[in-house]
Amino acid sequence: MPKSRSKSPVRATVRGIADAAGVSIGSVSSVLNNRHVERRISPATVEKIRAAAAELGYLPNISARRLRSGGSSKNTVVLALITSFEAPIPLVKHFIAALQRAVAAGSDHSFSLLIEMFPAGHLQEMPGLLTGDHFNAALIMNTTAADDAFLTRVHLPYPSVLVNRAIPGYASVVEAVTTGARPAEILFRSKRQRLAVLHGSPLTQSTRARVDTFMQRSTQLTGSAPAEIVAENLSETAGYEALQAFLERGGKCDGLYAVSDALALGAYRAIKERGLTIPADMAVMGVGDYDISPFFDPPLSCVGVSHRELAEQASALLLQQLARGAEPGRTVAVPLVEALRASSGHPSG
Amino acid sequence: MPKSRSKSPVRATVRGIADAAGVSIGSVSSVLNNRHVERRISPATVEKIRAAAAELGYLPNISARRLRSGGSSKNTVVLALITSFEAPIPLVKHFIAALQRAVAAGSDHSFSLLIEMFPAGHLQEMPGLLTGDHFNAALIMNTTAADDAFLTRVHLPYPSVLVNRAIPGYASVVEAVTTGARPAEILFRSKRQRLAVLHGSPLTQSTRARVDTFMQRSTQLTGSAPAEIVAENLSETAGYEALQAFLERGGKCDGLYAVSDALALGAYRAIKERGLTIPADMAVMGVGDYDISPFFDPPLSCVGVSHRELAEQASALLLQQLARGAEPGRTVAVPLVEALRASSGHPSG
DNA sequence: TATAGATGCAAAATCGTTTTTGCAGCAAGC
DNA sequence: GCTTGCTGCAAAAACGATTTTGCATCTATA
Repeated sequence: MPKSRSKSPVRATVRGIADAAGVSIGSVSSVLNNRHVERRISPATVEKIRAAAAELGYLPNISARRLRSGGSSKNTVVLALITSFEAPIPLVKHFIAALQRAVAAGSDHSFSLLIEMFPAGHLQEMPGLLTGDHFNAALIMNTTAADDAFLTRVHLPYPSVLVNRAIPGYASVVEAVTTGARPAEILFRSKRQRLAVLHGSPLTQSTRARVDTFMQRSTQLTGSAPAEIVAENLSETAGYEALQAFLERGGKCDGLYAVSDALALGAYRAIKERGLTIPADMAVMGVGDYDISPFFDPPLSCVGVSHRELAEQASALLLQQLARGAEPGRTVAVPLVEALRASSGHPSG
Repeated sequence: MPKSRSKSPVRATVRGIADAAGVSIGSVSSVLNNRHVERRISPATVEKIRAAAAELGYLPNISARRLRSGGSSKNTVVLALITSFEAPIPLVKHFIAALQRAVAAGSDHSFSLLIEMFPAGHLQEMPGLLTGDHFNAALIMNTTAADDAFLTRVHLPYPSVLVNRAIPGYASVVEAVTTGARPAEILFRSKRQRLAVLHGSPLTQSTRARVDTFMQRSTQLTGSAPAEIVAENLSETAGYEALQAFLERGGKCDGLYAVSDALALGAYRAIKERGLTIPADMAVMGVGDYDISPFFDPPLSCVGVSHRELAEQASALLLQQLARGAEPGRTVAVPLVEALRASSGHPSG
């Protein structure tokens, strides 16, 4: 008689199946892994076990499996990429790729990459975040102000790196804080006087910095504050609608700074539909180094960090922390790159 | 005296630390989790343990942790998104989002999402793929022909769904196989006679189907085979260079079908630089439902599956398999959607 | 009719961790 | 001098799975 423990609700574990079928857990495991031939389990028993497993809807516990038959993957380090659902798409992809590259290059451990997404503002409800039960280290991005406030209060019991957020006690990788100043200078140098900034809502720490520094520097240079055009979110459509509304209500502007490329693309359409020409009537500056910027018509001038660089640095920082143990909250600033193209009146390239 | 087992290389586990510090594993665990106050560990012992842990470079084994202190996350089902590094960006993001949505809607389990990337053609080297050690179910996408051949030979011991690949024995979600026929018809109906198709290299199962059906239908309609323009990969730049080369060597074409939106965007630039007008001189058709297509100048006409729909269906199919146990390789075809815009001479919308 | 081998399965060991329990040793109070 | 209570830690139990070991029972051979 196999030893059984009668728990009232039979759970879908090997023990549950074993109890249901009246056999031992060893036999169940053998059958479930199709080892029943070499383990000499009789056809009748195989059938009983299969029936019980199907009946209970058995799903193996991956943690238990890895723990036991880990082999080389026993030392597996779990890296998490934590981001809100609202994340800009290309960034996430860069980070996945960068982590995988860094990991492939490194070390004696094997790594696996976990994606955890949370609704913006609800980071604190993420299971395992505070206990460290789910991963060995985390890259955290696209947090809202509420999430940042939460992170300020707590201490994460594992290495972590924030992307584009500076919070005391955390290591982070950020774009230069004056990202907005350069576009102001570039637009001013190409003789624009009535500047405007187009951004989404709500503002994150880093887009707020872009907007603020753009406003400051613009005011310094032109003597008057730029118009602030607020889109509903970060999509092309939102950018289109916001700029269309601005132009329709008589807004004037000959130099536009859009804080994301999707917003810029939407703005292009509104500008052209209005019969205006880029850059003659309105120069446009964007952010970042998206693949598609050079293919805008006309090609979009950008100032921003290289996403690839940002991702590389963040991954490297994370793996360093993992290797050397906790390094005190180090902040790495990723330098800006400029690509001046036709949209700001420069020779296209 | 704490019980110790002398293994020659002291591994970085609680036992290793315990041996190194001359204490029991329970004490080590308490200190590592900052429970030493309530567990009444003396400061001297705490220090010894911390030193040993730092010395050994301890990293907790996540599987063991989850197994032990699983609580609500004990029943966690691990879903894997398996894709080659070369995957189109937006698709990956759609799948992540769709899985998360499906999971949030569902059931008594909690899920976690694992991303596994493999170099194109090397799927078979992925650890855990054949043993089922790493996940409970998998969504597999962006495989090459070599990967498909491998999948044909093996049987995966867990539910899985292929995206845009039909392989006997597997459940899959695919776009309609005649995706290429519609663009041919649309171009022909807008009076184009010299058609061409622009695609990347190497061809996957689904892009091959697009190209083939486009060629067939075009030949039927126009009486001659379309030109085949091959780009080096799927990037904007590759599309630009390929089309530029085609035009420079005197290639003629008044109706172009580009099998990805990035290729189409690159093609736009080559066409415009050549002094040609879209759609007057050359009509252009793209694939899919990328957010940016309506914002091309002129807006790009597309025929393809909705990525969101594709992702939804695949996630749903996967979770169904998980719930109901193995359903025989069911293939779901996702219907085509058409967005006819100015690039094919239709009124923009 | 002993005996050797095959058959079918239960029991135990193990993976790395956390938590609970138990138990010495010591100080304080009567 | 004897209980009482605290301190500090070791030992054991548990999480869910896989693999190894061992032991009855049957079958075939001499």
